[in-house]
Amino acid sequence: MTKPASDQNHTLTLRDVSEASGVSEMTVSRVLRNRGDVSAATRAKVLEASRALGYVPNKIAGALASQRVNLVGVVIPSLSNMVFPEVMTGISETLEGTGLQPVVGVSNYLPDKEESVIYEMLSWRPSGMIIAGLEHTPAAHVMLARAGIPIVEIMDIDGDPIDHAVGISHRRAGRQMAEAIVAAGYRRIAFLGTQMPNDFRAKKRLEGFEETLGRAGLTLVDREFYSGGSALLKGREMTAAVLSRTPETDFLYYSNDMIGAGGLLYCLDESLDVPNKIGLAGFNGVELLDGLPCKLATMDACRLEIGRRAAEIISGTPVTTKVSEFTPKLQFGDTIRTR
Amino acid sequence: MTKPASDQNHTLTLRDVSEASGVSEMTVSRVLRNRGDVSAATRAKVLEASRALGYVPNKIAGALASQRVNLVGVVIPSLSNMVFPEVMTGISETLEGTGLQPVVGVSNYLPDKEESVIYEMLSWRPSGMIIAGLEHTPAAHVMLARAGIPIVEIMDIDGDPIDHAVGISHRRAGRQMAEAIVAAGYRRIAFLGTQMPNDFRAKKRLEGFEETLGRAGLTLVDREFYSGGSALLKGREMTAAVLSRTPETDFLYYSNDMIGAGGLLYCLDESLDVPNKIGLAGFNGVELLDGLPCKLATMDACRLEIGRRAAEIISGTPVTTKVSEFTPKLQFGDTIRTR
DNA sequence: TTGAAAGCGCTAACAC
DNA sequence: GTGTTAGCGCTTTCAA
Repeated sequence: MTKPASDQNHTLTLRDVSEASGVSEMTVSRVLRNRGDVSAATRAKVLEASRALGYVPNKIAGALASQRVNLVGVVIPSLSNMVFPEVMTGISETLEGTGLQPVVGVSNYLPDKEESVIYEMLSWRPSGMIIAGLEHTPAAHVMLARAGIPIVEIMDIDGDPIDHAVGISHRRAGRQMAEAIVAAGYRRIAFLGTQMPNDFRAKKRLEGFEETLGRAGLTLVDREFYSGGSALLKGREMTAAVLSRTPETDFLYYSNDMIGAGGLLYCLDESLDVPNKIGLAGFNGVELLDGLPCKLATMDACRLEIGRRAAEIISGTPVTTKVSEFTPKLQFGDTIRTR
Repeated sequence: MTKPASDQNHTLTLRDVSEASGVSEMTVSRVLRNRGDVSAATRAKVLEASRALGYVPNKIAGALASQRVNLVGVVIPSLSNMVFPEVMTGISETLEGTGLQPVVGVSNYLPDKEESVIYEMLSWRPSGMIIAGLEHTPAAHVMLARAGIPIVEIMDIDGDPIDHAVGISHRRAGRQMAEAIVAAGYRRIAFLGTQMPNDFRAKKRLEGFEETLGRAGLTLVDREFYSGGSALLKGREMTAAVLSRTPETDFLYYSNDMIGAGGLLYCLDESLDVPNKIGLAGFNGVELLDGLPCKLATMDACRLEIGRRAAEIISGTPVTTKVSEFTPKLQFGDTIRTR
C-alpha cells in the first residue's frame, strides 16, 4: 500500500519530499538549505514538492547531524520588569539576519531555578549563552565554563566574568547618584527598594550609594523594602511609610523607577515641595517616566546597548576585551534641585 | 570566537559517563532520566561519574531517538506590552512540574514574522503550540494544522480556531463597555488607540463598541491613533489633541490602559471634572493602574487564566470544548460616573 | 551536479 | 537489573 500525499498521520520527512519530487534526499536537503550547486530545474522541482506537501524540516535531526544549532540561550530574572524586554529587543535586533535565534528562559531571581534553566538550555547545545548577572550557583558556573561556547554575562560588570561581561558598574552608578544628591545639598536620605535577596545589582547600587554617603559623613536615615505587588502602588505605600516614620527625610532613593514613580505620585498628591523640600531618584530610565506629570531623576541602565553588544559577541564580532563597560547617564529630571 | 578557559576538548557524551562509571550507556541513560529500575549502587556510581565530569545530556540526540520534545512553542506579538508577560506567567506556572518547557517567540504584530517564528518553532518538533490570536498567514495556518500537535490560539475567540481557542470575545468586550458608557449618560464619545493594522483584537473591540453605539443612535465624535513611543506620553498627547479638536467630547475610550493612564493624568493635570464632565476607560486591567491617583475604568483581559488554561490543554488536561471563553469583568473605577 | 553510505548521540525494544 | 541492537531524520563525506 502506498501512502497518499494527504496522509495526516505522519510528519513529513526529507524522504517524502524526495519521493514526491523524484530527487535524492541529499539534493533535496541541499536545495532546502541553499547549500552547494543544484541545477535550476532540480531546485524548482524540489521547492514545489516541498511547498505542496507543506514540509517543515526537522531541526533536531539536522542539528544532530551537523553538530550545529542556531539557538542562543538568554537567561533573565524576570519578564515583568520592563527592563529585560528592552534587553531582549537589543538582542533580537542584532541577531536578526545572523541566522541565530534567541531562546528566553526566566529564573525569577532564584539561583536554583537559574541553574536548572541553564542546564536545560545547554542540553540543547546552543551556539552561545547570554545570562543576566555575574552571580550563579557553582554548578551553573561549571556547566557554563565547560560548555565550549561563547558565554556573555550581562547587565553587571562588578565581578569576574566566566567568559565575557557586558554591562554597567552598579556600584559606580550608586556612588554617582549619591554624589549628585549630596552635591545638591540633601542630607537626610532614605532608601526604598526591593526585598529580593538575589537582586545583586540593586544590592551593589545600594553599596556604592552608602559608600559615598559615608565619605560625606552621612548614613541613611531610613530604609524600606518590599516584594511583589504593583510596583507603582508599593512605591506609594513605602513612601508614605517612610515619610510618616521619618518625617525629616529630604531625599528618597528608590531601587527602580516604577516604585520611584509611585513615590513621586504620592508626593505630588500630598503637595510636597519637590524637589526643594524633598528630592527623589530611581534607576533604569524606563520610558514610562516620560508620561508622568513631573520627571523623576534616574540613571539609564543602557539596556538596549547591552543587548546589542552581547548579541554581537555571540554572533562572532571580534572583541578585544573580556569586559565591555557602558556608562549610564544621570538624568536629573525635575526631582533633584539644582543649587 | 573565544572559548572559556577550560581543560576540555570535546563535549561529553553518555559514552564518557559510561566509561568513567563502568556502567553501560543504556543504564547510564536510565539513571539520568529516572526511567526503569536501576540498583541503588549502580545509580550512585553513575550519578557520581556524571557529576564529576559535569556531563550535560544532549537533548538533540535524545529527542531524535525518542521522538519526544519537552518544548512548548509560545508565539506572542510583543513582550513590552505588560499583557503578554502575564500570560507567560500563567503558562509557566502551569507547565511547571509537567516536564514541559515554554519557548517564546515574538512576532511584533507582523504576520510574516509570525509565520517565520512558527516555522522555526515547528522545525524543533515541539509538543504543542500556543499562539496569540486567530489571524495567521495561510501558510502558517497550514503548518499548524498539519503539525500533529495540540495548538491553542489564545486571547481571542472571535473566529475559527485551528484546534483550540482560549480567550475572551473582544467584540463583546467592546459592546459591554459601550453599554456601560451609554448607560452612564455619556453621548459624545471619542476613541483613542493604536494604529497597528494587525492588532486584530483592538480592532474587534472597536467594532463591538461602535456597533453598540450605533444601536443607541450614536457615532464616535472623534478618533485618534498612534504608534510607537511611550504609551503614557502618547496617551497624554492624543488626549490633548482630541480635546482641543473636539472640545465637546464627554468620553474617551482608549484601546489600552497605558494610553488611558496617560490620558487620565492629562485630565487630572488640566483639572477636568472626571468622571462628571468627562469619563475615561481603557482595556486590560493592568496592575499599574493601582498606583494612579484615580482609578481608570477598564476591563480585565483574564490574561493569567488564559495562560493557565492554554497550558493545561497542551499538557493533556481533558477538554470538552474546542473553545474556552472567559468573561472579562468590567471595572468602573473612578472614571465612569454612576447616576 | 548528483547520489550513496556512514554516522551524529541518544533511546525503544528487546534479550539476558 | 542490565546490556545489546537498531534506528530516529538529517548532513557530512566522498564517489560518480
